[in-house]
Amino acid sequence: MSWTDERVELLKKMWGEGQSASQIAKELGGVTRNAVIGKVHRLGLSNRASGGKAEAKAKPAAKADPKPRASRAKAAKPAQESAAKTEAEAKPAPMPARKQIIPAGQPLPPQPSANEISPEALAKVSEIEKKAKKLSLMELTERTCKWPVGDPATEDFWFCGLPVKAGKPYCEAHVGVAFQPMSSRRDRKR
DNA sequence: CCCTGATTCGC
DNA sequence: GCGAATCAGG
Repeated sequence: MSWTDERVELLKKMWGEGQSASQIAKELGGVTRNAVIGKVHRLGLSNRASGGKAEAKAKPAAKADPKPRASRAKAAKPAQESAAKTEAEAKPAPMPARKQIIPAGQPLPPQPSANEISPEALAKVSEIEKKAKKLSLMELTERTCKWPVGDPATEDFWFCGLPVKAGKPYCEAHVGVAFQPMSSRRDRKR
């Protein structure tokens, strides 16, 4: 596939919407996310904030790091200096000693309710909660959504358990309601 | 492990 | 110009 005008536009559009490269690639079809990213860069819109002010961040990108990529392919990492890992994690640990974080209350931070969250986000949540793995506490892993559902005081309680979204503790949908960008408060024009 | 974008460089 | 391979990170 080649980058036709339309494809490029869809790319721009989606990228502008904050879609991930892989999503865009999937949408376009016939290309990988690498292709998309490469194109994005060539188009010069790698920075999603091109419209607004010139961010005061020049992005030091150039690390002056002479990538010894002799022949790229088998460049082979110089040497894993992993052995030099003698730090031993110097953890200052300013925390004296914590016994229990939550006394007796419910360890449920969010719980959608009075909070006004994007209707769409909520819809998304109820949508995925139907597909939730309904994991128990013990079944949670590093990459399972830890969003609690139901009342912990009853049997009807479980964790989402869907694949988390890169780094976050929750899946895509739950991340959506958990971390609201910031716009709940809308200054109404009086 | 999953995913993200960023970069390089042979093509 | 293109994008796979790779890097770097969450």
